[in-house]
Amino acid sequence: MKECTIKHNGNRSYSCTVELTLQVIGGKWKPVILYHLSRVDCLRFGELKKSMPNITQKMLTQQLRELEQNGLVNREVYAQVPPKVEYSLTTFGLTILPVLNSLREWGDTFEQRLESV
Amino acid sequence: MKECTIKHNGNRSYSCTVELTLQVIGGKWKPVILYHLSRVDCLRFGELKKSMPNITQKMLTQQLRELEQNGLVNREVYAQVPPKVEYSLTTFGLTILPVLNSLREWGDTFEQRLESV
DNA sequence: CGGAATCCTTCATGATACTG
DNA sequence: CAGTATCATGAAGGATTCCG
Repeated sequence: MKECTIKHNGNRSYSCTVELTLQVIGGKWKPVILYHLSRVDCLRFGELKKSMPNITQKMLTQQLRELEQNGLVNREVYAQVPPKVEYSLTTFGLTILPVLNSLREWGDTFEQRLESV
Repeated sequence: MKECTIKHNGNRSYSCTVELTLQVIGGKWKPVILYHLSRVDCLRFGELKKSMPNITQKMLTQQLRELEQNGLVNREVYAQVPPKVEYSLTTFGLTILPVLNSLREWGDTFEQRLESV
């Protein structure tokens, strides 16, 4: 048993790097966004929105901005009218996929336990 | 690109099992609780609380109850005065540890990126 | 089309006091 | 010692409107 020290990094604070990871990929939408981006080269904003019918425009924009700031997602703006913006995973963003798989596999097992009751 | 369907399981809803996992181990305290429980055979409530100086009694109780309901944590009450309650990981609870390690390792890498700026 | 801005609701978390 | 109960607060998420 040891005391927890709390690290501060910019405006972020966490007591272990597990929490740090959860801050980057956690929340209601980020895992799904990353999942969709992982299945294709890139997606336009509208395409991403269509594949997540329940997300609001505000949340999608906000979550994409955070993923971009953390270096997982690339945002490419085409200078044209009407606007066209494409999102894709960065090289670093690809490294989160095994982690998501790990989460998904455990979730599958847990789901089976739920349904076997 | 495919539409998301939303699954409902009891009072829980999720569009993929990644979210399901995050519902079980996410939040501000659960990863840390699981970490501490993984380092020893079992811990009394007070010991756990001492190792997490910033958690309130209410949150610790609440999070432990949820982990217990989801089958990750075992709660053993000794019929004595003053009360003694010991918490430990269940066999199923042990299966979450590789997932937490995966999260921690990625978090370590991400932390290095943060600090190399 | 892909946003930004504003306001509002809900939920997670916290502070405090009390108890068998 | 290991809780419960109650009230308060802040952050996350959502609805709506407007814009280049």
